[in-house]
Amino acid sequence: MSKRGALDSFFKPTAPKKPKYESSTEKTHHASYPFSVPYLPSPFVEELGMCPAVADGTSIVDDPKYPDLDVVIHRPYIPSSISGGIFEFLRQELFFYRVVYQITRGGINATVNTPRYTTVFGVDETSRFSNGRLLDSKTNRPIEASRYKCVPRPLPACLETLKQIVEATTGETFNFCLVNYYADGKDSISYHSDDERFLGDNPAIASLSLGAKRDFYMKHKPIAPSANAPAQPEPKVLQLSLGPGDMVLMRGTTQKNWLHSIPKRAGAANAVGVGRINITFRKALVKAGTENYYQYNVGKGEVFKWGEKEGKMMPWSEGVAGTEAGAEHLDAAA
DNA sequence: ACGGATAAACGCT
DNA sequence: TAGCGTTTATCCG
Repeated sequence: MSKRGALDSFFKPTAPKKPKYESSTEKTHHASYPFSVPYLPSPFVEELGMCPAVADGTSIVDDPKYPDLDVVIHRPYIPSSISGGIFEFLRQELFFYRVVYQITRGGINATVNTPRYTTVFGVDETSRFSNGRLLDSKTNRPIEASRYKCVPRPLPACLETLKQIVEATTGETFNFCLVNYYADGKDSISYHSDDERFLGDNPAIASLSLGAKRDFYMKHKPIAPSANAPAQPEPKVLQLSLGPGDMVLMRGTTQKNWLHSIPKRAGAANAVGVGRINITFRKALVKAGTENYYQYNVGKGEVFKWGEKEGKMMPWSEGVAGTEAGAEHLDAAA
């Protein structure tokens, strides 16, 4: 029991707030986290047990209209009864970053402001977490201190839960979880491939969408004109609209041959406050993957946390009150 | 892999 | 449906 006296109790404004979702009191703590992260509420976990199998998704593979593409699309994957609640939960409970970094383009330095909020958890295959400590995957001994310049973070239990569900569905295994928050239609990611060497040759990447619906475009990489077959027409763009609970599994030769993007969008449907969370699971094979992901998804910048009152991501710092302000409608089963 | 410039496409009246 | 403001796609530094 608390040591609170009568006076304190008297001045305490009101009875305890009603929780927005039945949150467990259990949280994942780790020295690398700015604050601890609650477990996924158990009603969500139970419902997630009934997610579809890969076979239930729509496959696009060996399709002459989309050469070299290999994707499976589930619309939705997470049932609509809980996708809204899981979105609210993650937006509220995770910490995010707005990474700024320097690149050299055309010989000159440029500053890039990542146009979305990001956060990342995981470590490549050369290491694994055991009770929050990093061990060498082969020897099971603690890793040497010099192994990483960054500080790898274990997945919090709530994301570990989602990872396990997605692994069971896809038959893949993952060791990284990247989370993006697109606050509105101005947040985006331009065309790119997840074709880094550290993911291996034909990486499988599972991508979960939560919250606002956004366009997701995929287009074939430019086909190099060769001597005997000049100027091929590019295959047409595959335009998907990803809504809450949808999942896209990209695998095989997809990353080698295709680009994907979440383009900027104007209009009321993408107004401020209409946020989307994207969670991708992937497997980094070597150290370079760990360094890369922490550099570009955590960086050195300030921490952001969802401000319920403000309705947007707010700078967070240790000991600053106000981040507990509660929403009411979180078990919004719709 | 960003964002400003620009041209093309869209969509409302 | 021409006209025009808005949105989108592409180029490029």
